[in-house]
Amino acid sequence: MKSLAASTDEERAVVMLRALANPARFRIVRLLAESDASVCGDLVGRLPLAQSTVSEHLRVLREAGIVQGGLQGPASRYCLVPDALAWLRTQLASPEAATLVQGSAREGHAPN
Amino acid sequence: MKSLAASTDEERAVVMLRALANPARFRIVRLLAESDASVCGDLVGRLPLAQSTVSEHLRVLREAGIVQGGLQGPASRYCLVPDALAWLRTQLASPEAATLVQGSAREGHAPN
DNA sequence: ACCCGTAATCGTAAATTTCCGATATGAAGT
DNA sequence: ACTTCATATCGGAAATTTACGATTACGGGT
Repeated sequence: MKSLAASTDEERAVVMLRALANPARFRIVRLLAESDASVCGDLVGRLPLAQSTVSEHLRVLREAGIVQGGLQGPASRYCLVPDALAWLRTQLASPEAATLVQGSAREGHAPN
Repeated sequence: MKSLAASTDEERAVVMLRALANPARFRIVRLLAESDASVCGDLVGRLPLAQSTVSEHLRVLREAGIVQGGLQGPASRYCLVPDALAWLRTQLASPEAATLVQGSAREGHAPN
């Protein structure tokens, strides 16, 4: 993969798409969308994956700016970053449309 | 990766997301969105990639149902599948919203 | 029938992803 | 301080992806 990146928006969109382009992670996002927030353990219970794997997926989603949360008390809570998916949807629209909404649904990006 | 697939929609969404989750392919999609249709050679000219690589990317996009076209005359034309990205956007919305529009923006899927 | 330009496919090396078990870290309770 | 429970990180094996050059196949002209 060369430079190839035309804009930072495009780069960010690809990062988010990569994060979503995995059955387990896509499923996690949906589970988080259903319930405002979830404890990691709940997710492990709902997925046919090891705890370490789920934790890793959550890390990827967090680094992509799709999910936020982490250790809070003895457990850890995760939830969707409010407008992350909305922003990605605009990027998926025709480029002109995406440009029109440019800067509207932004929200700081990944806190890392 | 286990079974993990909850629905065929989810599966299809992940396939499309994987196709888009690559800088070169994302760029190709945008190039195709700008101009109704493009000859493969034009795309090769606009990307820092070998012809065989671009062709392969087009194959992936076609198999994902995002792009349609192929050999037509001596060259080959490609264009976006009309409502493919629109459908994916609905899948990216909150699950309830996606369910509401279920079956509206469908269009046959990949012609291979 | 033969070439020529274009695109698709093949083989393959390098990089990345995915998953797990094992281990480390965090926060609370005893 | 120590134990416990839940989560994160590490190390590594297997699978997948990405990219390329080389080759093959397609369509139109000559």
